[in-house]
Amino acid sequence: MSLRYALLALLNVEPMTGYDLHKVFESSVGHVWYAPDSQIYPELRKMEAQGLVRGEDIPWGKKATKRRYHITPAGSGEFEAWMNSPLEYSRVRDPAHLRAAYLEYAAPESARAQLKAHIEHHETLLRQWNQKILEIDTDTSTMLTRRLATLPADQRQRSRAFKRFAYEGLIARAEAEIAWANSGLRLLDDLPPEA
Amino acid sequence: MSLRYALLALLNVEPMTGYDLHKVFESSVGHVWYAPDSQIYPELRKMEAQGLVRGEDIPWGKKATKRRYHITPAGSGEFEAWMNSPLEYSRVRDPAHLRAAYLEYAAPESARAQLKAHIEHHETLLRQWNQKILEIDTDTSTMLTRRLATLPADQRQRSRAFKRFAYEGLIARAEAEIAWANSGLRLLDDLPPEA
DNA sequence: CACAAATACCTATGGACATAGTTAGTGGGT
DNA sequence: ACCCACTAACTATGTCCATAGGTATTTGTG
Repeated sequence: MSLRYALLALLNVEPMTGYDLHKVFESSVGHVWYAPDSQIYPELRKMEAQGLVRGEDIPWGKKATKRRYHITPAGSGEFEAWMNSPLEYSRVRDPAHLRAAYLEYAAPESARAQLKAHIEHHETLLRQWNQKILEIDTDTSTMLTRRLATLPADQRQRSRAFKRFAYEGLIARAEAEIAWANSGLRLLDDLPPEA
Repeated sequence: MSLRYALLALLNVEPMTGYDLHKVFESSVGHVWYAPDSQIYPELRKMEAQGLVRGEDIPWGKKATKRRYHITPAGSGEFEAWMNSPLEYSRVRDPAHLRAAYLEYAAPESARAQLKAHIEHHETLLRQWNQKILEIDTDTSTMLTRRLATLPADQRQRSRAFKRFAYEGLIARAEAEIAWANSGLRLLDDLPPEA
């Protein structure tokens, strides 16, 4: 259900085509919410049918057109309503911790490799997110810069602070995952070898 | 895809009916992987068709029977193969951090309420998980006790250590979430009020 | 000008999951 | 004798999402 709101959040900044949105999903928003284009295009049409966005065909080259969507007042309303509604927490479904609980069934070298992969995975995320924080601080993030341009000066700090806040949370989580996996590696070292 | 392996992990300990499994999912495994019974029953039949488990009808009362599934060698093999295969990481999809990134659109009191709800949610989880750790340490977890009974003494420590490890990871994560939400509350306090 | 890469959009299939039911027998209490 | 909670199992619908394609146009590069 969040895809719709992620799209509305982006269209709040400026009108975009499905293709534009899909690209943004691969870079900025994609860090909190991924969506493939095969999901974006139909969702946009559904949202248009419900009056949350309106699309217009704009010329592209000589023969072609592309469809650019902009948010409607109903769409803004829907988005703000969602932003002010309590978050629904879905039940835990966590492959990594499921596996950890049964790590005794894995060969020790395999367990070690998996924990190392866990660390590497989260270190990659960490690098991406730290990069994002840097972009926020130095004003080199395209989407955020555009967003800030639409705001009065006194609200820019606010906007920037929340973006930073979101990424800081992701970073803290990734660091916790890395620390946990490291403690797992230590556990493997300390555990007596299997009989 | 993990549902299948969670089921195999449980059936590795002892044969169970779909109903039993669904109950376990609501207590112990449910903390890492939730599944409704409407998903469990069909999955068991699919697994039986593929030879991973075998079900037998056992009498229950006078007229009724129930179907108890036990794991087959093929099932054990499948489970171990999965345990030794690298974990697949799915792309981030995180409603809480998506919302945090756009918290400027929420009314300040609403934002505050949401952060408090975030803290409460994770504190509830934290309590459950700490309880689980206690059960592991004091041998009062039914599933684990049964599991340990099937193992030679020298492997019990190992089994127990990994269970603990899994829950410690969940706890660390929940604590990180709480710390993050608290920093968000502080941010709201420090931010100048909206114009 | 040819050609590759990028832009733009679309479809189809299948799995996973949420949600909301239904049916029926069992076992214990009153 | 009756009620009710529990046990046991199943079904049906719909959404979300992954995966893997497809088509056509445009734009930049050599």
